[in-house]
Amino acid sequence: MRVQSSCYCTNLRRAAGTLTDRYDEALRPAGLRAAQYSLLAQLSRLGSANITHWARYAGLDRSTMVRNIRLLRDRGLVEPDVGSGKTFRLSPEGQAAVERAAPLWAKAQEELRAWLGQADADALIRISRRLQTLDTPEEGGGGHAL
Amino acid sequence: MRVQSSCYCTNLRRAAGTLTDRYDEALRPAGLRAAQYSLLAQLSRLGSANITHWARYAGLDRSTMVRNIRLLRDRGLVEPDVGSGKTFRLSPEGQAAVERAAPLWAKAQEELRAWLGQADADALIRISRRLQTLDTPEEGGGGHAL
DNA sequence: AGTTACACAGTGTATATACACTATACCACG
DNA sequence: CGTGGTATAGTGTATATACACTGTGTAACT
Repeated sequence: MRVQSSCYCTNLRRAAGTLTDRYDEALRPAGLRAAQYSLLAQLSRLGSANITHWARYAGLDRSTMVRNIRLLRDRGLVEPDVGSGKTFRLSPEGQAAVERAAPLWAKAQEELRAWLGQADADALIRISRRLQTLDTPEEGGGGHAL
Repeated sequence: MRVQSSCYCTNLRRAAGTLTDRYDEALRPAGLRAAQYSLLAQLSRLGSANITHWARYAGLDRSTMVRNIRLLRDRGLVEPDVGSGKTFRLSPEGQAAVERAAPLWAKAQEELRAWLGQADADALIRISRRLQTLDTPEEGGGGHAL
């Protein structure tokens, strides 16, 4: 029997793990994990980006992004831009994977919204976004954080 | 500039990462990460537990728990029970670490509650707990999940 | 030309996590 | 006694994440 923790951090970590598993499962037919789809969708929006910018965009450490990109490159989903060896874009395969995954993602989103209810779904987004500003006091968090 | 994702999963994952970093920092003087403190506090409540029960209690995969326990054992924070080689308990060092960490954790909790406000803090716990039931339809989630 | 500063890429090492699989051990039933 | 089933522990392999550090290249200033 799972314990009911009163810790904000533990509860959020567990919830994130559970939701990640759910999205991983939803995206499995497209051959992508939730984190990978998120990265590819970001690159699709960016068009092309170097590691530093992409990492900032994703809210990840640069070293994490280096390794994430390596996996995506090894699978042929992203490729270096021809002109600059330092920026990346979606490969045709990556583009195809994003297109396969997009409706699966949308379905997972809708099912989760239905399960949570609109109010909790909205609160989830709102509070998650607030929490993301905890470590970036300069952008939108109000400066002094705690 | 960090993008504003509309994905429930991505937002929750980022929020969990940010909050984990915050708690890791708060607990650093005690020499524990957030995940480790969570596990030790659980074991403290359980008194003694085998891997399977502890993993269920923590909402983690058993294999994850095997590796988490190895780290805690290597640091001398938990030890096998004398009678049964299969159950673990806090070592005196583990007990001391939990006692060092507890007030740091409480301070982080209070600071976060103050920063979020009581309403959002309550919503965070409530919604996180609901989400944790997504993958365990038999306990409290309502059976059919989505 | 030299050096200093900065931006960017990359590596070493560690933690945290899961799925698929293997190993062990005990127990019950024929 | 053997065999098969359940419970438990553990390993192999992979992903995702961060911090601390190293490498590289360019531009700017003296």
